[in-house]
Amino acid sequence: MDVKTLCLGVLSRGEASGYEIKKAFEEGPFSHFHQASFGSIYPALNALSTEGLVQLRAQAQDKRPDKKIYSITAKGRNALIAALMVEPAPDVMRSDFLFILSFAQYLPPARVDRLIGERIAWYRAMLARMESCSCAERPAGTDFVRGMGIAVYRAAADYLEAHRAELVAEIGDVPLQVAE
Amino acid sequence: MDVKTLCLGVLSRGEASGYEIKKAFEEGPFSHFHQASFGSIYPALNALSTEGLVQLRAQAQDKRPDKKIYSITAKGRNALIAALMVEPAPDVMRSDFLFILSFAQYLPPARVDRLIGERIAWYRAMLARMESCSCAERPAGTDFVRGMGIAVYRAAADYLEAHRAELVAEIGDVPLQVAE
DNA sequence: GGTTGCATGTAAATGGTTACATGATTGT
DNA sequence: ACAATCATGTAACCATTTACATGCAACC
Repeated sequence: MDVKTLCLGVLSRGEASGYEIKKAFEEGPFSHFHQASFGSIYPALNALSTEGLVQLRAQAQDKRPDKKIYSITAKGRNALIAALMVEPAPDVMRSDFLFILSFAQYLPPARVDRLIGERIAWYRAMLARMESCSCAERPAGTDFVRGMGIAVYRAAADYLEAHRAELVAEIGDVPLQVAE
Repeated sequence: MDVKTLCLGVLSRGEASGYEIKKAFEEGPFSHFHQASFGSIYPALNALSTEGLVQLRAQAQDKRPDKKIYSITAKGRNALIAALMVEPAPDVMRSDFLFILSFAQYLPPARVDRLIGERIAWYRAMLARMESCSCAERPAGTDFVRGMGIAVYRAAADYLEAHRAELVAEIGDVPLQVAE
């Protein structure tokens, strides 16, 4: 699933600029399972425009570059649906946090405790944001995916809270720590 | 966290060949949060060897390439701990599955139902594997991370099971489906 | 006075995957 | 007979990130 398809997905919900698409991946409903940077979004939008999958309308602005507002075309909608019909590639998860914790025995207990604490705070903040946004007009799929994100993040945060002290105590028993 | 560090992590648990390291990322205790291919592992092991972070011992084999068994050195252990002390990069999650489901409204209900069903089966299979492997001699960190994986996968599978029918019914009501 | 937000875009560097090359053995 | 497992390695290819370039406005 390349950035072009991701952009089409965002635009299928309404017109947007490149900048706004970036935000959809940072804070929006896609943020917890896909991401894209400016360096990939802008070229993707150009390509989509060339292929006729999106239309663009420039909006003049004071003392700023023109805002380029993109909207999906009928051809673009077909391309999106075609991409959605392809078998999804396996999910990819990359977590340095979990890798580091796998070796908690070699680390100062204070560091392990801090890392877990920060992660709990992060999950709780995400949960608050995801739960608050309760706009009525959400399509079934979006709602389903949001619910899944909430369920998973809650499970993660709860687990960390429930087992944090236990882990820190266990490695606290072991000598030979590196100073932090 | 580059492949070199990942290899050091695996080797800190005991000597292994490149082939065995690959398996650790496919089926082992790291499989749910990191992955690496041969094309990155073999060059990484060569580099680690050059830097003196691992040692290698060739084991002759009948009618097969020599098995190169790598083991971590004292210098390698220090390098691993140093890498573990660096602030972890943010977790990355990439899920075409969730992206596709976000647009369930545009898809045939049969496809949505099948995708969810397959995913549930996958989670349940992973859970069975992770729960069965109850070797006693596991360091605290490994156990903690394994427990977290189980908690999260279980939450995901449970959520999918609980909301599958609801989603399929909701999009089933809507007309204008593409034939599968 | 420094950071953040708005707004677009390019180029180099990165780091990795995919595919290829080789080949015996074991299981279906 | 065919696929999978074991076993190592290289090179081309790829997509994306990072850093840079530009610049004003608002906030702290």
